[in-house]
Amino acid sequence: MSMPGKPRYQQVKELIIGQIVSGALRPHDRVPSENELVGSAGVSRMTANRALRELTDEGYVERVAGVGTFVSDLKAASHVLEVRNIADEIERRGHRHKAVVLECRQEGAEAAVAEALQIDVDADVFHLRVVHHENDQPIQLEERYVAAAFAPALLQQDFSRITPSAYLSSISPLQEADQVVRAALPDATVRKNLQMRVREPCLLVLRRTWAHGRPASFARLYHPGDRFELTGHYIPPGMRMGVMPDKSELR
Amino acid sequence: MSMPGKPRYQQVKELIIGQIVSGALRPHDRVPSENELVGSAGVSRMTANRALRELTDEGYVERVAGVGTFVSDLKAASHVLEVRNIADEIERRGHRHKAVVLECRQEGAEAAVAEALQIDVDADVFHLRVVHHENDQPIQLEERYVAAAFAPALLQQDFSRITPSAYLSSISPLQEADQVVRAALPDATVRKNLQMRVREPCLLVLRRTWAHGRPASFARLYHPGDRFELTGHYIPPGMRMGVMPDKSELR
DNA sequence: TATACTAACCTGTATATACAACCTGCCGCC
DNA sequence: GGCGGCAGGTTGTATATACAGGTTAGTATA
Repeated sequence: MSMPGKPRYQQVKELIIGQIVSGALRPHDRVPSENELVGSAGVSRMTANRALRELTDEGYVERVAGVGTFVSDLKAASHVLEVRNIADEIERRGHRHKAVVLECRQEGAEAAVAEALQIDVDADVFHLRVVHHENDQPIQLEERYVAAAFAPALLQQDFSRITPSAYLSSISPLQEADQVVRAALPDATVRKNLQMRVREPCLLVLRRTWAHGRPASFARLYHPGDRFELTGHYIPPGMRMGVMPDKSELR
Repeated sequence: MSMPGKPRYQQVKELIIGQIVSGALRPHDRVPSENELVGSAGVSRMTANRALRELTDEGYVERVAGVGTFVSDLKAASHVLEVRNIADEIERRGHRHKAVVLECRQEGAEAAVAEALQIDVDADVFHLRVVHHENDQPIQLEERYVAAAFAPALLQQDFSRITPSAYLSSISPLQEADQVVRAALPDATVRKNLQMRVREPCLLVLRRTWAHGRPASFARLYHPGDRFELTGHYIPPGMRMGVMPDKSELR
């Protein structure tokens, strides 16, 4: 059972990852304990420990001392982005979310979109325009472009019930994302859709998500400056044992 | 040398992280080898190995078999919050940084500042106002308040040579930070100092840094909307082998 | 001088062992 | 039946030891 070149702890990791992605191990299922791996995988307990510990760091499994190791619920992935799903965010504040779909159609990619998605100009893309409301007040205009090849059934979805972001991460796990945050004056259309006062600036987030090593979607997210802010919290990696500050007083 | 509650590998990690963020260890500097840590930190080689290996995973250091362990170079600019020093950021772009100190004095904390720093109203704080330039163009107005007890010698510093942020992390390692990003219209003073066009919005970052479990400083960072943007990048754990997207195309 | 070798040091991995802390379920006692 | 305690399994950490493989510098050799 020795594949030369690959460390044994890595082989154990890939064994378990394989069982997770193939469905043989489902979320909340019990993963073999360290001592069981000593027998079944033929490694020492320390090696099994390292494999399971790294799988924990990478989010595949969760461990409870005295109980065992269990497959993680994979949906935590998108949670780490600075702005998660706007609907979840609103509900987390105990408020009511509503989405109004302005546009949902297929079209040819314009130059800026084609460049962001790394496809040809005029290639097929789905174009979505959705206004998200928090307690009936518009708070985000989402203008999203999705490469048609990536989500063939996208036009059949009801985006007043599921957000585009949630749908996309349901059909393929989010792998990477990059984004840019700017302050800008909205054009007339944006200002009207968000019911913004004149001269009120907006917080503009340009975000691109990646799947399978290729750009999957590109979104422009417009937020009214007087009703929306981005919050963030930073703990240097490796210092995560500290106290959580209460950011409610940041004014 | 045993702090109860914290594992020894974690203590070793924080020892080294502290030396990195405080500047005692600079990029490309050599980090003590595993065997040296056996002597200096009083741990076994396996424990030192775990500490250094995790620091590698977290991006603090790089290791070369047969040679040694060295402080990493480019760790900034991915997470929005990791943009902690505007001067480094500007130099990383190959541009010229200049800082102009508008104000540097001690005063009594006003209500908002006192709340953010968790001190009494009218307690002693240092108040800094610095304009940062990139290639002679103003790009950030930093209005910073520091609890006087935290940095007694602050007024003696020359903040046209070292940024307040760099000075603060030199006297105590930055432990945590939280921030809020907003889009807002600047008042006349801000607009004038940043040489902004009328009606140009600004990107406002409110940031609070923590040290020793207490708020150390509170800053309002104003940026001209047409000259500044925040970038961020997210890769889920375990996907580190993926391709880095080129965010230059995000428009 | 040029080459080959070697010693010393480094990281990377693997194992056996040990102890602590935690949780669960069972068994015996009241 | 109810309760306490204990046994056994599990994770978490720490250590000593061992060997493999990479790099460097200095030395011996041709």
